Amino acid sequence: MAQIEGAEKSGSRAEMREETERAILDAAERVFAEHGFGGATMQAIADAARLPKANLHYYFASKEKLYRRVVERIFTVWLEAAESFDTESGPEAALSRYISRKMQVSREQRHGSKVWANEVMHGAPIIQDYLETTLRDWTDSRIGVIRRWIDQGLMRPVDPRWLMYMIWATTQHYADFAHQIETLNQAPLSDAQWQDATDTVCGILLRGIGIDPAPEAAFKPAGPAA
Amino acid sequence: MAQIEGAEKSGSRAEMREETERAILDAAERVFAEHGFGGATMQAIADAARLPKANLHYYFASKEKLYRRVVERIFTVWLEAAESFDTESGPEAALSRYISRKMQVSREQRHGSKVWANEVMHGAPIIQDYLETTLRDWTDSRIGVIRRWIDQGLMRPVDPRWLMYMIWATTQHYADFAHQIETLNQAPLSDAQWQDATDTVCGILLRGIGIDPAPEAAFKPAGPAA
DNA sequence: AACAGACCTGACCAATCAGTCAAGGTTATT
DNA sequence: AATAACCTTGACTGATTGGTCAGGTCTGTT
Repeated sequence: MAQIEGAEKSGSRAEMREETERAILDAAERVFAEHGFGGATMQAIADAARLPKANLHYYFASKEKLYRRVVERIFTVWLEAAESFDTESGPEAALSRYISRKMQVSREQRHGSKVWANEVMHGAPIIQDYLETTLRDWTDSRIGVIRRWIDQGLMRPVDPRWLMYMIWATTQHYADFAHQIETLNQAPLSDAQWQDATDTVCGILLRGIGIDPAPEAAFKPAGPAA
Repeated sequence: MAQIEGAEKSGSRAEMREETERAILDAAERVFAEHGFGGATMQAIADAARLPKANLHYYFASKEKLYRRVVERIFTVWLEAAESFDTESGPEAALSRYISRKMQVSREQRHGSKVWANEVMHGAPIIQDYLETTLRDWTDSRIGVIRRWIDQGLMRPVDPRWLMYMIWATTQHYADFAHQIETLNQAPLSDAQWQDATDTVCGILLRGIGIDPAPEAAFKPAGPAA
């Protein structure tokens, strides 16, 4: 009687399980982003996932464990979006590409960004360990890269931490404060507006650290790669 | 038997009422910032204000009304911090001073900033009207000022909105993500670090819009005014 | 076909929470 | 001193929530 929804056809047991878990995580991400951990109810998540509430507890033992999985998933995306940071050689290409990808994540993973922001804002009660290990290591490594650029005279000397925070803040703002931006804009941002915002952020940040960006500096999604 | 706490001595009825209300608002701000609207309980707020819960409901009819008052209070501070924005004549002085004040608010009103961020992130269910009226008007007016600066050739032409969002994002990040910053820093930021972060933000943003800042551009709290 | 194990779910708790209330205390006014 | 208005509070309540569970269904295996 169930199983009518178009989503899950058939597949191996393991595949279906994975699909259901992903559906629940997607639903949970939306609900947690909209209402916060305390404001979200398992019933609302169940409704969003089109499952009876008891079924949720079959896949995820508790609300907190479900939440943890959601936050962990975001965290991964969030770090991966930065991977291109150190595949480029100089600050101009590396930073403009990193910023562009983070802006893209803000546009496409709005809910995830919000859940992450929420978690950190409330003191990271669930994922504090991630902050102290993975994030710290990652950050230290990128700080080292920036420091080397400075030593090589490729950019103005600024404390790399403040620069990183500026990039994080500016790009994530477009996800976390999307509602405010859209209210002021009287509409969601268009493709052109996203591109313009990205170009402006890149331009200001690069010039701000003493790099006069080439016209094509702000990475465009479908541009020539190599 | 109550009234032992050092806070409220005696005063006129109206004075004491105001004092109690402020104490409740302060406590509510902390609790809402830490747990979000849904996660905060009236009992926790009452405890933080050192009052029995029933007393809260004597001063504030409902949790939602109390929350609204908290958000409104923040909103006011947040706009006032920007007032100096248009008391200066050129972009260099105006922006660097605005940024410095916003950084200061982030440091001193961390809880308030978080509550505001929370509210907007969840779609501004309580103060949507403020966004559409007061904030929009305020923003439009500042955008006009920036546009005039651009027309006068005082700064590089960038869409004023993206610039405003950059300033908001960067400065508020130090409040909303204070926990993350402090974790990475292994300690709260020192006075010197706050000053350095402020200088860096000012420097990058000003240079980013084509202004080579004078050494004293980043406004220092106790610096010579006129 | 028969069996086992995975999956599903309606109905049900115990706990928690926002909000109420009635009774008692305090202060200002006359 | 009497009165009225304001303030305080412990005890209570109805509603909601996270989580449980027994009994059912479906799927793959022998």
